[in-house]
Amino acid sequence: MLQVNFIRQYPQVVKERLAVRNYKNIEIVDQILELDEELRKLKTATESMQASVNNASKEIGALMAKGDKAAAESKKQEVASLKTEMSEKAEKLQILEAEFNKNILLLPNLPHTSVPKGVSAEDNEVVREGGTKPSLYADAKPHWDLIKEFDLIDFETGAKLAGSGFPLYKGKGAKLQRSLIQFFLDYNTAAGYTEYMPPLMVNEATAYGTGQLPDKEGQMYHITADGLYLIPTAEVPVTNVYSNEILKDADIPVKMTAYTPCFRREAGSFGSDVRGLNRVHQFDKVEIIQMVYPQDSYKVLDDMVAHVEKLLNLLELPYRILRLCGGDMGFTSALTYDFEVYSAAQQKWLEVSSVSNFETFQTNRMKIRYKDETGKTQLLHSLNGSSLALPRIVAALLENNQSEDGIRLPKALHQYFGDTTIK
RNA sequence: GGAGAGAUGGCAGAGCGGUCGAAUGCGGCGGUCUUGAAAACCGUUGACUGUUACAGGUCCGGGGGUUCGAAUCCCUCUCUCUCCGCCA
Repeated sequence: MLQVNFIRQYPQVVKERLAVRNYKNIEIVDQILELDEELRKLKTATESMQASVNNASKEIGALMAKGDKAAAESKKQEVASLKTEMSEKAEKLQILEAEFNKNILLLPNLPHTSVPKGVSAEDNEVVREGGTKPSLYADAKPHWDLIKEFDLIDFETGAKLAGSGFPLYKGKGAKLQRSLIQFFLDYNTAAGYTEYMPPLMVNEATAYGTGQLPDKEGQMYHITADGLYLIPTAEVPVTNVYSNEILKDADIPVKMTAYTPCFRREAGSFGSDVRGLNRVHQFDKVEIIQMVYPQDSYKVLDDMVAHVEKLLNLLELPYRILRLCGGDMGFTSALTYDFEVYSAAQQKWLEVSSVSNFETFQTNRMKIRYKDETGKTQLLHSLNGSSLALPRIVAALLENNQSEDGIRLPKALHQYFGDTTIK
């Protein structure tokens, strides 16, 4: 959520920055400002009336104590008439407030100045590429064929149990998942991230905190009987750990990591994009999250990008890093770098991580704060990234490393998997 | 699922209709003393909103009500704890 103060002070900047996102509903900024002004006027008026009521009540108390009943009664009359006047204003205030809140929740974050203007994934900037693309033999297989051949995942039975997009991992396929998760977590904790295992369902307030609501209502599984949502990413429960808190300097920066399954309804996808592991309803992901001082956040973003990049190097996968354009960026982000790995048989780039700085957009909703040198309360900046999402990593590992002897695994995984090759 | 108890400032814990943003203790911060530290003593220490500033307003789990006036009374929701049942 944007800070009202900022919108009030720099409405033009807000509009310009939103335009970078290709945001259509720019008029809403002016509506918000009008509402804000009206709201504040009304508030001042009701508050000064409340002040007189409070005063009168005190006087009544004093009069009663003195035993001057008549004077007390006439004061009461006075208060009563003030209160009827106030109740009208209070009602209007409530309506305006609801309207204001609804509107300000609809505004996405302002893109950082380095974000390229653009409307879709076509306009993203390639920052750099790394690793080496393998040269595969002519009849190299896509991962869905390899999965069958080595009996790693049973998609049909998964579909029988839950529906399409719910893979049933088995044998070495299941063990590979476990190996990757453990490798990622070990790598993250070695870099100073504290490991968490959060609830996989969250309530509405938590989903609002990180910005999944109201923006992505339809993309989460909703347990209506209990008012809970299945998490689409560990970001949701883990970032909310510190909601409504003022952190001490000693706790900053906060560095957290968590493995969780992630659940996404992903309505509306079709075709080869959803083949095999390319897009599923339930997948495994290890997330990293930081909460830092505002002045450090872009340096930390670079650190997190470097952290994920090194992980991809350890996995020996060819990758590229994109700076997302305004139109392709998530609702809550100010700057996002996407990581894609090259899956050689499909000859496709697959997104495996998204590392973002949210600045104060999330912390403003969650009220995650610290005290600056002058003792003033300020919002921290929050950041997160995947390190990493598993399915597409598995797809690329299988496709890129297929050979006559089986699937060769990168050295980093050998100790976790207990073997060098999937045979 | 059944029965009961409770939710107050960073923590512990008092207050049960006005003088309560809230006693007291611990913790934190500043100071005196000390070569330094500890102890002791003194002072200070919630958040949000808002004004040029001062004032003002809101907050004692959430929401609603009674009252001139609510942390205190009533209703409701949520959560926590204890006991019973069920259970990995």
